[in-house]
Amino acid sequence: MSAVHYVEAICASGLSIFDLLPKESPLYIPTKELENLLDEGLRGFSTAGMPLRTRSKVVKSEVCRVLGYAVPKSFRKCNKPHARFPGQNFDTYVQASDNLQIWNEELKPRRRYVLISVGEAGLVDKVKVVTGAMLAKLDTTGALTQKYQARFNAGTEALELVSGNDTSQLQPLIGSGASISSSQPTDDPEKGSVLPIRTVFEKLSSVVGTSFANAGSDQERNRGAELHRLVCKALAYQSYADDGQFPDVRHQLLEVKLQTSPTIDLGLVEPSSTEPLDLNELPEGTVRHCDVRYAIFGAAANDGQVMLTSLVLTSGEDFFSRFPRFEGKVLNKKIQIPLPRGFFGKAKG
DNA sequence: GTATTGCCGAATGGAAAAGT
DNA sequence: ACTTTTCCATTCGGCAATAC
Repeated sequence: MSAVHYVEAICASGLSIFDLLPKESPLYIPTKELENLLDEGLRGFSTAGMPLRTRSKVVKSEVCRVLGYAVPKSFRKCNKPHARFPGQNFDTYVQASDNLQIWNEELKPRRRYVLISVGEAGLVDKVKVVTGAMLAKLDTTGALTQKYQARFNAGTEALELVSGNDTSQLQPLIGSGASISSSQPTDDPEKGSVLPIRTVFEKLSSVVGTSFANAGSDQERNRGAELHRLVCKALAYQSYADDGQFPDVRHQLLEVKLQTSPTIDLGLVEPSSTEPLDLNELPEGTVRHCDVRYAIFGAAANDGQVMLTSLVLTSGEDFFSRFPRFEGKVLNKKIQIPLPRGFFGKAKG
């Protein structure tokens, strides 16, 4: 029985991708045939210039056509415990790189994972279909990466100090910041090195209204680094340094965010958390995550420039009173599976 | 023995689709 | 219109392998 037979049968059945198939259904396409159909049907399909989510949707639509299904108005999310294509029990991932990421779900051993490789010109290269059981072998650590998110809105004031005072736990460290000129921004805080939140607010206020060159839409991290540099300068550090650790300006217990979109990505740390911050020099528990100060800069990107338009400064403790936490899943988790070299078989030719 | 490069695991982040 | 989840590229730190 040729693979095309399945497509004709699915088409004739009038079923949608969301309709579950009974056990042993003749419409259920075995994994190998599924791979053949999709590889032949999608190869050469162009996704050039599309944003990621758009690309994903357009490719899913094409998958429907290739398999003989009607293209649904939307591809439902949150339809756990089912796959995105429940009837055929598969998910699709369109990959230009080798980092396969699966959010908020375990690998399901019986589910199929349709992995679609796109090349440099945005054309589909190759489609591989594997089971969750096969992918599980590539997941060597089982580690989950997690992040919190919150909603950003700039508010009405260009300059807004949410927390008038630092948390009481921080008071022993607060001082005039005499050591700033001789310290690195990445050094641990010392007694007396940490400026009061009001002083930080005054010093950072001058940064609002300035702008810098936009490194480009695919260089987001560099934009954040430029703001980080401006912040270090405004706080009178001699140098700019960033070691990627939390918080950004560790010596001031200050986290800096650049917002040109409405989602604040908080990463691993929940600002209101009373977990201790890991510091070398001070006893554990001296500083907690909620004692850290957050400088959230609103910005607009246009004409190749990033213009800083607003600043909100808050303690971690007060963070969620100003920026609502995403309350859906609250904490999002993913596994990341590096696809091995040659996974798509391009190397062999 | 030291410096550089490569690799791997994991984290970070923007922003569009889907949901309400 | 507004909220939340999804999507996946990119980047970083740490370590191993290789070059000097």
